Order: sequence, then C-alpha cells, then structure tokens
Amino acid sequence: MTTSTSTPAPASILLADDHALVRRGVRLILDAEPDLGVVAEAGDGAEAVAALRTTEVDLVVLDIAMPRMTGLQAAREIARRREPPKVLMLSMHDNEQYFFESLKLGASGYVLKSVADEDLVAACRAALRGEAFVYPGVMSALVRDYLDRLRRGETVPTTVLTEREDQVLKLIAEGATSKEIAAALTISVKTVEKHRASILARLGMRDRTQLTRYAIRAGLIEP
Amino acid sequence: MTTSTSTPAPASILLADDHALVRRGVRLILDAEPDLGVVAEAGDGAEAVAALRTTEVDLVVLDIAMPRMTGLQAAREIARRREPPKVLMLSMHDNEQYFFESLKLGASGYVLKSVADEDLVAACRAALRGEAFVYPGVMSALVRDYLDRLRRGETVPTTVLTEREDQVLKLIAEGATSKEIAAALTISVKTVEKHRASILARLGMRDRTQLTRYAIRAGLIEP
DNA sequence: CGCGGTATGGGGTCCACCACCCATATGCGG
DNA sequence: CCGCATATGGGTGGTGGACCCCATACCGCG
Repeated sequence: MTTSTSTPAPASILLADDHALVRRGVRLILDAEPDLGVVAEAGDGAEAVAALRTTEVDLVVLDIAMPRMTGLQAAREIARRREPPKVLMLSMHDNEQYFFESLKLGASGYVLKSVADEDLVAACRAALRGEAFVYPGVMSALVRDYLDRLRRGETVPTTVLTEREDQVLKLIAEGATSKEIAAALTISVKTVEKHRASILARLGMRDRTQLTRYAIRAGLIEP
Repeated sequence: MTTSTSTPAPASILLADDHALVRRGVRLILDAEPDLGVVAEAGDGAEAVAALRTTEVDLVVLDIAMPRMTGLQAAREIARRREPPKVLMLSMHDNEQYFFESLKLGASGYVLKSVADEDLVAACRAALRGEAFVYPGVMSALVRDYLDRLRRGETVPTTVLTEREDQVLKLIAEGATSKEIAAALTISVKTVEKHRASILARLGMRDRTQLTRYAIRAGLIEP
C-alpha cells in the first residue's frame, strides 16, 4: 500500500523526558515531520536504557535533568552498546560543563529547550546524518576549540567528575544523608564520605549546601 | 460566516513559559481543543504582564520557573487588575509551598508538567469555569484543609516565614555557617540555630541542602 | 490584662559532616 | 612493568547541625 511517490520509512526516535507534557509536545512536533517518528517514550534515564533493550531506534532524544538516572548517565550507558543509536541531548540550561560532558559521552547534538521547534527538527536530522549539531546559543569560542580538538583526535581533559562522583553528588544535592547514599549505591558510608571529600576538593567547595547549588546550576537536579 | 451548528468563540489563552519548545507543545495540545485557543505567548513573567495590557484573555497559563519575573510574581501582578483573567499555574514540581503561594495569589489551578495532556485540558476548562483544579498528585491533607478554610472565608496565615527567618534562610542557602550568620546579623549562634530550627519545622524539611533548594525555588537567591 | 507569636539567649545531647590518616584492588597508559 | 587514577573500605577526631530543655523581653490582639 505504498504510494507512487516513494516514502522511505521515517527515522525511529526514542523520546526521554520526565515531564509527560513536554514529551507530548515534542512528540507532536516531531511526528509532524514525514521523516521523523517517535516510536517510544521514557520517563527517566533508566527507562530509556531499558527501552533500548527491546526496541531498536535510530535516535534517542534525552532530557538531561531526569530523576533516578540523568540523561548524561543514560547517554553513557547507551554509548556502551554495540551499535549505539545517535543521541541528542535536550537541556534546560546553556551550561558549558554539561555541554562538554554530553559531547564527551558521544552525544551527536545538544539543543536547549528554549529553541524553536524548527531548530529541534533540524538538530534531529543533523544527528541522524551523523553531524554534530549545536544550538548557536551555546557555540562559544570554547566550544569551537573543543570541537577542533576532537576532530584532531586529541584527548580532552574536561573530566570534571567521575561517573561515581556524579551519582554521589546527585544524591547529596537531593538531600540524602551519607547513610542513605551508601544504602542506595550499596557501598559503605566511608566510601560515600571519600567520594564527597573528592568532589568538594575538586570543585573547591566546603559543604553540601554549595554542592546543592552547584548541582542545580549544572542541571544535574531540578531546583 | 458562522456554520449552522453554533460554535461559541473559543476561550482565549495567554501562554507563558520560558522554553519555546514547551510553549509549542502546549499550544499544539490546547489548540487541538475546539473550545480553547492560545492567542498570545510570553517568554517570561514580565512579558506576560505586558501582553495583558494590550490583549484581553480569559485564561493565563503560567509556568512558575521563568527568568526575570517568575510565574508567582506575574500572578501577583495579574491579580491586581480590575478584571483579572483566570490563572492556571504550570509547575515542574509538586512542591506544596509553591502550591500554597499560587492559591494565595489567586491562581485558579495548579498542574504539574508531568501530567498527561488530557489533564491539562481539563484543568484549563475547570479554571475557566471558576473551579479550583488541583492535580491529584498534590492533593494532600494539608491542601484539603487549606481549601476548606478558604471556602469558609477564613484568613489563612500562610506568610510562611517571618522577616528574620527569611534573612537567616537566605544566608544559610548561600552556604554560610551558623557562626558566620550570627556575625552577619550580630546575634548569637544559638539564636541563629533557633531560627534555623523554626524554618525547618515550618517548611517540613530536614537539613540545609533542602533549604538551599527551597531558597532557589522561591527566588530568594540565585542558583 | 493575659495570651500568643516573635526574637533573643543559654544549656545539653546525639549524630552527621568533614578533614586528616591509612590500606587494597582494578584498569589504563607511558 | 610501574605509576596514576579510580573505587572501595577503615580509623580518629573536631566541628557544626538538629533536636530537646530552659528563660526573658517585646508587641499586638481580643
């Protein structure tokens, strides 16, 4: 039942955002394009990763700030797969640090939620073609430099925090005590305290309240 | 050019959200309903208030977290008008404090961005009819009590915090220790601790990290 | 005038936080 | 292979946070 004009199958998209309303809106925008189609949704990073085990998609659109598992953590997981789909990060903030993190984790694009819908569509298409799409608003000199280095194959330092430290930081900022964090990650309280000390030292901060503000600024958690 | 079946003019809606993508999605959802129509958009609270000076609308849908002027501040301004439109708050968080603030400021409804689109439509219609719509997820015993009191015309204290407590909260959230706060306000450390305890009790929170997040949400400090 | 709320200050207790010290295992790159 | 970073776990001790007790003083309201 194909029409005479050849219509290739639209690119399949997994959409992950913790707000159903946002998912609905983005889906309406993407489904309106003939070459794009949302085939699955996820409410957090863990759901997104789980969905990929049963559903093959061409592109994953990931919100960064999500409960349980952030978009960054999900991107890390997704990049470990044999044939990873393209990944487009969707962020509330034009925070340079998480932009770098996203690129390092293999994301193909990074767009802000403040963009117009045509830009989102363009970003999806660019990501599907394998091009790096960056919303102009975040294209600073730093970013250009970073992309140049990537092209030359140089290793880029911007590690900031390790994966484990990110997890601990998120829980600290959400108000969890060391004991609760230890239980959540099934490690000892001492190890949690060690991670916290490392984070504090690396970020040059003194206590949890500053870490909380940092995590919010970085978009790691919701205010 | 009216059709034979009488179609009353759809309710006019002003939509305020700082993310163009979210505005687009919500507009698609609302415009799909024959009795609802978005006639204006705003990217922050100040724009929303300004738009109301030139455009009469039946309902204003306000995101709470917006730059320059938050949805709460905008709701306060809107309520001061002679014939204020209905106001529906759109929030990322099921935070009771926000919810109470919204009701106190005259908002007719409060829905979370995690709701489905049908719920958003239902909330808009309820607000237009003058009914209080509350997304079930935030309907706690506290909320019921509050609404009951409002119905009886009782004055509700909800000032939340005293002036002194606000000062202390601000300093706590900025990362100051009790000793530093005591020095800044020229009072004793014990008094600072007493204030902190009062704030924690009144907001139902446990520690400083939660206070930090609250202060950021309330716009008391910058992230 | 008493009563409640606010602001002030002090006492003590318990525990979490934070800063040092230490160790072992793993994996990666020069 | 050797060092370095990461992740794990432990010990020790100081400080501050969180939660009790107590009191005094002021101010406004019924």
